[in-house]
Amino acid sequence: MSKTSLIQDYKTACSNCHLRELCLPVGLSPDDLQKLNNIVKTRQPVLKGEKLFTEGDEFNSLFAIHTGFFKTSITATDDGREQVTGFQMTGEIIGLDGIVNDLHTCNAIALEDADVCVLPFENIELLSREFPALQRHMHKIMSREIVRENEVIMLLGTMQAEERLAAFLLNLFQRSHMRGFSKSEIVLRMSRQDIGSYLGITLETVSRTFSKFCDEGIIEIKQRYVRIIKPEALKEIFNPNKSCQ
Amino acid sequence: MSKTSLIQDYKTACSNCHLRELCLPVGLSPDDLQKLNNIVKTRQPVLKGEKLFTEGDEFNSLFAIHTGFFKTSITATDDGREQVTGFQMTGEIIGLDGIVNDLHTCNAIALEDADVCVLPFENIELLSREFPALQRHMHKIMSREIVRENEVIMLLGTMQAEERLAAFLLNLFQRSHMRGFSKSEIVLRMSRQDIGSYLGITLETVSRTFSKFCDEGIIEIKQRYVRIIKPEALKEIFNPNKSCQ
DNA sequence: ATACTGTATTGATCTATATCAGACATTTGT
DNA sequence: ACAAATGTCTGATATAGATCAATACAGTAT
Repeated sequence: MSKTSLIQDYKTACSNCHLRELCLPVGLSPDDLQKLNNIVKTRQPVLKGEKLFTEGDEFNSLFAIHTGFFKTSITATDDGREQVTGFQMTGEIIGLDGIVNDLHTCNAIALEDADVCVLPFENIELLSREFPALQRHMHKIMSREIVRENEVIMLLGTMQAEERLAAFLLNLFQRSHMRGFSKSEIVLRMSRQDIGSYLGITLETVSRTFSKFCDEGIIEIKQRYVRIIKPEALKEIFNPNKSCQ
Repeated sequence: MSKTSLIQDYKTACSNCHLRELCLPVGLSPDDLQKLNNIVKTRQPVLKGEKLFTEGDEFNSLFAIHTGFFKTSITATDDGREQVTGFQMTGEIIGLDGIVNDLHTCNAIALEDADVCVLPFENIELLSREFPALQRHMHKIMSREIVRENEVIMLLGTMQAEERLAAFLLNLFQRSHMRGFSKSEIVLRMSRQDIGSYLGITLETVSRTFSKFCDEGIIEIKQRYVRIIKPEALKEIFNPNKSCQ
């Protein structure tokens, strides 16, 4: 039985959204916020496993994740090789890749039932011309994505499997903690396959490395549940012995 | 004897720049172009080997490459591992990484004597509010960088050494050709070390793979001079046997 | 409870690429 | 013109992680 999402559009308000300190409204005055409410047209549900957009889709809007968890990926033109390019959580903006050619160049897939705010890009541009704070914030969001991708490139270009996985865990926990969740416990939303694709290693290596961290008492892991026992040890793996040089 | 760049600022004009179809002025009306001239404050020379900016530098301006060739890189915090994140040629904009935290997060190093147009970011934002075409173009430039980095992530995450090098050559020749240079001949500006860092492989593997392509009659290579003999063969390596699936 | 399906773990083996090392080529400085 | 420094090429060997394969586990349906 395949679930399909209800096309269920309802009014939203940034001004009293619990994510306003993480999402698009950052730094806007109450007045500006009121105007922002008007550009966020609708809230759209996306069920687990569904695609919010796919490579080749026409680009019209950015999306702010209100609830849920997404992965973005691109697929090789020839064979179907998938490369996961990122995992996105609440308050994050997805779809920036679509601006340059008015076409999406990646896939965004919900890893749990989700809700996104639809931000028509025309409206964002219009309002950005009016509000310097929003303009600045949009530029920062795009720049942040560029910097994030630089870090992924660094990870894939220079790091060993253990370093990659340590970096991945630290990043995930940090972002999760910023959203008010536990600093030490998480339930992963993505499969070992997804993690491996993101980190440029196989799912077997992901599994083995998790087990190794577990044997060393750094983490506790049971399937998708992860608890960090020694965060310093993870940081040490990620940033090895700087004291020795 | 270490050469240092002359601080030599001279007036420039986008409106009669030979790069106006590649660079910031794309899509601007003659009127808008006139205004753009006023935000491009100065032209700044950067000698081969010099840094235009470094990780940690304060961010004030974007830079448009007028002449010359750059690499951008980031270095691991602990040891000095360098990861080359891109190679930039004339007409391209660098410094976008600095917007998010008003600090540059990468290094931009000239690989040959260069000249950049300094674009104070405050002015760009001011003018973007006035000219929708410039605003749209800035958004596209940032989005294009996000898409480019996605492709690098794909390359590093899923491709073999031969595929990476084929992709690298095709991309470099294509961009060079767009600037009016030969479709089949190039003199590389970067070392084997730089190429290897960019592609996540060692310089030895770069060298060996070049030699292999040469033995197979796909390219001719003598140190930094490269001629492509069979472009289709390179495309085939980059996009292997789609006909077989 | 039992079978079924997708996901995760663990082990044995293989391989692409790293590492180490030496020869050669090119550029730079004197 | 020569020496030194830097960059490139090629060979021999080592290794991190891939691949292949079998088992175990969790969630859902029968």
